[in-house]
Amino acid sequence: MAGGAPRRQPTLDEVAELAGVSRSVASRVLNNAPHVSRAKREAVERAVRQLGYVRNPTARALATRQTGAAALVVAGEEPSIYADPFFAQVIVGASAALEEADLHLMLCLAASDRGRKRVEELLRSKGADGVMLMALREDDPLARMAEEAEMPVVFGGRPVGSAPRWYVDVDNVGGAREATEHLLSRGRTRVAAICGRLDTEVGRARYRGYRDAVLAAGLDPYPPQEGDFTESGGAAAMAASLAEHPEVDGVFAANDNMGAGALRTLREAGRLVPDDVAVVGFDDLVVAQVADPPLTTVHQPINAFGREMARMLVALINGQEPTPLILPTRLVIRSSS
Amino acid sequence: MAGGAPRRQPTLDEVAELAGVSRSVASRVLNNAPHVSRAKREAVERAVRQLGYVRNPTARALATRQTGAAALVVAGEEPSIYADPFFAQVIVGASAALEEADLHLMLCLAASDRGRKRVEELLRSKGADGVMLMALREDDPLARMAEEAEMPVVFGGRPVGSAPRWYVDVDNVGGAREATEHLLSRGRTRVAAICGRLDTEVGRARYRGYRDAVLAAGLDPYPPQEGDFTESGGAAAMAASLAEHPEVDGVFAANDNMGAGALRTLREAGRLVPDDVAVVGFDDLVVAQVADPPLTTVHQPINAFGREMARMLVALINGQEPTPLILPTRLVIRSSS
DNA sequence: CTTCCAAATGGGAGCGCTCCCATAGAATCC
DNA sequence: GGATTCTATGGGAGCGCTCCCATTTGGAAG
Repeated sequence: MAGGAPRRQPTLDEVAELAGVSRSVASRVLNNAPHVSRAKREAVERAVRQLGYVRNPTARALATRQTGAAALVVAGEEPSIYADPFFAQVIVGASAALEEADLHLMLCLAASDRGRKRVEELLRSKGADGVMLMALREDDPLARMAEEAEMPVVFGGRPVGSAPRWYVDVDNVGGAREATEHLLSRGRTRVAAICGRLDTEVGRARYRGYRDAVLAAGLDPYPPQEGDFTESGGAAAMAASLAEHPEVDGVFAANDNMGAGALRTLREAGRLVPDDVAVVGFDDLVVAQVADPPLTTVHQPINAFGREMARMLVALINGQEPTPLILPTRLVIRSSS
Repeated sequence: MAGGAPRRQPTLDEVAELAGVSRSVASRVLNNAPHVSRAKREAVERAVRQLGYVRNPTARALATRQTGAAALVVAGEEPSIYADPFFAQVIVGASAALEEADLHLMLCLAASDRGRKRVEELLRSKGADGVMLMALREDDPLARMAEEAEMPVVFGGRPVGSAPRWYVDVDNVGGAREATEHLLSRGRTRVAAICGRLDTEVGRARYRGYRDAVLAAGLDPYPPQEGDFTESGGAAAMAASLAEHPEVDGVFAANDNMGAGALRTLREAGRLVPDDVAVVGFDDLVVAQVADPPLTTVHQPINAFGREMARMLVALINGQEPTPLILPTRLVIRSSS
């Protein structure tokens, strides 16, 4: 947008001409292909420098039928998922891995109808070399479309009720189980669960883990108290839980935001944490650290989640056959339990 | 990637042939251009449906010299900037605005050298129709390269020491001033400042606002106590500040994370908030809400920040001449002051 | 000095689309 | 009724690159 001559970008032909070689040779040099004499290679490199030549990625894409980009589709509709640092960290991880493979990252937030339509078009038009799909809802049509698209697709987290061919997930069940076992090992016997949305696999899996642990201890699990993964949702769920089950002495919250909300409600209700009620969260975000008291939580490797998703996609694009991956979690004990 | 015939995508020629028209007519129909009879238009539409035709965006891009994508470049090197929900919200806002203009979002995290190189290439190869540039450091070469690129460029936040032609920014000075005035109006006279990195414009601007307010009240500003925008950085800065200036009765923290860190340090030091020391943050993130006590802070329209950046870019791409934009902030008073 | 093979080279046909332009027909105007 | 506009249509030349393939070249082998 600077002033100056509106000169066109130099093309490969011009580079070739200046270097006194054919376009083919110039192309080989740029692609680091063999069958080029040292002299001509250097001549081309000189011409490239002299003209300030940069290869036109679009033309290259058309000729090679590869776009050089991978898409990360986030299908969640509720804004809260984006407010969450989780989302950002995944992006960072994926971005780093794609960078290694020299792929660009296209980010598609398929919240609105229009957004979803664009994703569909992307899938069908092969507008990217591959797709990572996250935060799918139950029966999300995007899942089927992705499977049908003749394009590498990696799922981030499993869609509800189905295990796709390629996915990366966090061990939600195991993490929730460990968190709950931790509460039980602290002598708590009346542990309730504040769940995330139960129409997501994450929400279900974490409740399942909680349930498993409680059952294994020979106790009765509480029914899921559904929150929406937000701080206020957690606070409300905690209030409801307290009203119905005042005897509660432990709470497993399916994420840190809700855990923080639970802490707030407990404080307002005059219950001491962890003396009266112990609380455990999930995610290990900043929120957990700054909460009062600092929240015991389940750490998950969010950055690795994004990174591995991207690596799997790259492998797929390169014609390999990676295997699904489930990342481990780790309990981080703080003062809330 | 599903099984089935590995048939090629249908091309526009095939659509035209099936519809019994020329490629030109078919193209006009797809582009909603005039000079097409009703009959042929319908025939083409039918053929499109029958073949499941989707236009190849790469070929289109090559012919039109427009990629259909805009890039959002985040130049920050420290991971903390990404951990912050700020980043995610901006993306969401930008994404929504780009969606309206039917542009795809390419996200470039130019943290590593390699990342920066790719951005440079993107800029020079016109790999996108326009670029939004965020989180530039002092003397970041990316700024110059962007200005030189013959491509629409919008800055998110101003680079240190220069006002680019087109940018969107938050009124950091005004917000910081208001926050500090608020502390002063509460009767605090020894207000210190925990700043962000002073090699960023945000860090400087917020300190400037603080300074203005203190000077206007006829008091002496404290020197900047530099943090790194993280919770622990804030805690450390608070500790340092307390050691050097134990008389402090008010703290302006340049963001919420550092504000939360300051609260932690104060609690550990046995100072009561807000009784002994009042604290104000900046950003209005979840952290501010869950902090104990909840943090008074300066709310900024993060989503709008991203949205307006994208809108400005779209205007630029469409050949218009938008004017720079500075978004207002708003003080949110909670219990920490 | 031939024969043969591999490396080096350049020509040219795409990739799938847009868009300019020439042509033909239909409508409009003195 | 012929000149003048339109609108509709299709042909074809790109957009800038890759890559197959035919040709040339330089030795090594016989």
